[in-house]
Amino acid sequence: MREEDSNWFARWEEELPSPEELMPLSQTLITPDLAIAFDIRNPNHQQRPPSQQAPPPPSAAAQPPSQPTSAEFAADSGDLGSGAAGDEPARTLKRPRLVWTPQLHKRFVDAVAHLGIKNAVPKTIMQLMSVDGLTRENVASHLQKYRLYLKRMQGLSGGGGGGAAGANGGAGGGASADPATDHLFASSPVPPHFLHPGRGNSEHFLPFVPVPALQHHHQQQQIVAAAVGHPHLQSQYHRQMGHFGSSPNGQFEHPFLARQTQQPIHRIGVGGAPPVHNQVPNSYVEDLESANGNGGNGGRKVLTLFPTGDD
DNA sequence: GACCTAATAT
DNA sequence: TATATTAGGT
Repeated sequence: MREEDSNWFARWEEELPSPEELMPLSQTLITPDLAIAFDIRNPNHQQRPPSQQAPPPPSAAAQPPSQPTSAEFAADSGDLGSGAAGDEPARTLKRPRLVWTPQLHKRFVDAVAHLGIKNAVPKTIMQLMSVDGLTRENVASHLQKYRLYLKRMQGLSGGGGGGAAGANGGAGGGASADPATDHLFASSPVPPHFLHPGRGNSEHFLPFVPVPALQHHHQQQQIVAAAVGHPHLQSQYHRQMGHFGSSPNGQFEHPFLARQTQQPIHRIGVGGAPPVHNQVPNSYVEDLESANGNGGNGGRKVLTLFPTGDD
């Protein structure tokens, strides 16, 4: 169905969050106070291409919440002070595991859809997603699982009706592939052509959408995806090409409002750092071993940056 | 080196 | 359980 395809193509970007909607995701994870308290430096100071002027340092005092300066990384588990990783905390540090929230996954799906299955390889996807801190491995791992999911979906898609857009919350239906396992994948609609790769004229409706062309606006935004050990080690390239288009229709709402955690962070007691009891933006939630599903869970620390709830 | 799949580890 | 990592191959 060409119509459907072009329809999809015409609408794909509508589903993308507009910059404004993206904002909550790109809010800095560390309040200025926190940053100061822990001597965390703004990644804006990273090395950048020679033609770029380093932006002025943020007035550490008061940052209007409406100005999503740049995304930051949250500090990692508590071994900041102890040389668990050795004196050279550098390269061998382990990042906290990434949590694929529905929002993040949606971005992933959008990227894959945008690229077309053909070009959707980890590296490309990663770049397209332009999520700060996201690694190729992260994407590769997720992609692997996602492919398996798609395969299963195809399998039970069967020849019949072909109504692939189930998208239900799991219980009840019974047509789900593996309801127990992939809630995440079910949270984002699977583009139609994902499921029907072969037949007919399937190849790429996206001849070549030069995404970078959208860079006109100097409005750069980053989304923090992962919590990384030592923020200042973050030498990620400064990725951008954040927003793809404008969408009058916001699917993104305010994912965080519901997640009000009055729990201030309680860790990282680095050398008598002042207890920052500031009103932390509810844009991130820290989940320390909140998964208690099974016994025998070692001290697993996970940073949940995006709401894990539905969207 | 990037990629893929499967298996295994955390 | 969800991710990460590794192995072995293209």
